[in-house]
Amino acid sequence: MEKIREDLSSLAGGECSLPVSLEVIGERWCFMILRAALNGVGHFEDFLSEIGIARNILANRLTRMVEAGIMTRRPCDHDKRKVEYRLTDKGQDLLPTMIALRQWGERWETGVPSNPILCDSRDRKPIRKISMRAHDDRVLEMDDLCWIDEAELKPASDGANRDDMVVRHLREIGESTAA
Amino acid sequence: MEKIREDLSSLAGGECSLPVSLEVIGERWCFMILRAALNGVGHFEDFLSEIGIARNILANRLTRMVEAGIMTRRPCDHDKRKVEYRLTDKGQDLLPTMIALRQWGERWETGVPSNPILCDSRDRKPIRKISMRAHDDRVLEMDDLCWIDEAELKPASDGANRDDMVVRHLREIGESTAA
DNA sequence: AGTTTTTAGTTGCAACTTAAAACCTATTAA
DNA sequence: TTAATAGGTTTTAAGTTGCAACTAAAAACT
Repeated sequence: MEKIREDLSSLAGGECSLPVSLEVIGERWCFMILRAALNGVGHFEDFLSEIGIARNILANRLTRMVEAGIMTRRPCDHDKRKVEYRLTDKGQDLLPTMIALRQWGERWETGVPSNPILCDSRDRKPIRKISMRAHDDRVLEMDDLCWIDEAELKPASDGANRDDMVVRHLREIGESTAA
Repeated sequence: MEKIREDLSSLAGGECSLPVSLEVIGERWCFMILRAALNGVGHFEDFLSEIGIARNILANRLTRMVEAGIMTRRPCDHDKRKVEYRLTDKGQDLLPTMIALRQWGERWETGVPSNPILCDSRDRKPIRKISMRAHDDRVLEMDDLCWIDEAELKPASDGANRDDMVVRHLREIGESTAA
């Protein structure tokens, strides 16, 4: 990677959302719960047997994830003992992160593709490796990247241009569920 | 998402690499250490002041990450008190996961793009949102996905075809650093 | 040379978190 | 009406975290 920045201080500050993300989803078991939920698990006892987690911890995590807006909790109509946990859009939007982490494990830990294989339901072919893309969809490696300050994102001294790019970036960030 | 599978049992088994990944990189602070390392931090005291982590925990995590092959540890030549921690290729390959998590936080937690913004150094424009791609690069949403058993990946009864696709998938998974 | 400072740790201890098992309460099924 | 199920809570032991103080080796200062 190109020399990124001499001044690292702004990374420590509140500018980066990684610490915030980790606070919500970085706890032990959260990703496992998420994976089960993505696979259609929705009831307490099913999470319990699917993942090897303790009852009290599961109860605690589900409560927190509901509080964080990642899941919803709804008592079932037909059987009022049961509760249905479902992923919100916010929760579903963690799928790329989860897949990226899983693919990393395939490459560097297990060495084999996880089975079953995640596929495009249109042509039933495996999805590609999750990667970073340039604006024009070129795949980017680490050395192709640099960090640029938001204020500096205007290439010339053209104010409108900078705003365009920031706005565009914001739209990009928010495009996941809207399709 | 299309109904994925009725039989969830194989998820619990050793087939999915997510639990393995989490064992290596899922502990508290690991991603923060990784982020610092990606930004060029390489010395113990710098990690310490960059992240708000305790000395003993940092020492523990760095040891584990070195053991896991995510980082290397090398005493410096010019000042033998100092130690240089560097990311391996395996460590660098966690970048897409980290970026995906950060983008999720931007969208759902902070609501604003993190500053500085990660850009393509060729055209200095922000990178795209990390997303899942079909084989032909179409962006896939959750509903476009399905899990298919490896054995089932041959669409017709053509053995060579199936092998092609698995091999291709393996190549995909391993294409990150090799470019 | 001797003292101080810097770097990268280790150790000890209190506070907190996790895990396993037993318990509880409201429903539903037999 | 008794038993079983679902989704928790409580209790207690074991493990982890975080802070502060300590150490050891190398470098810098006087």
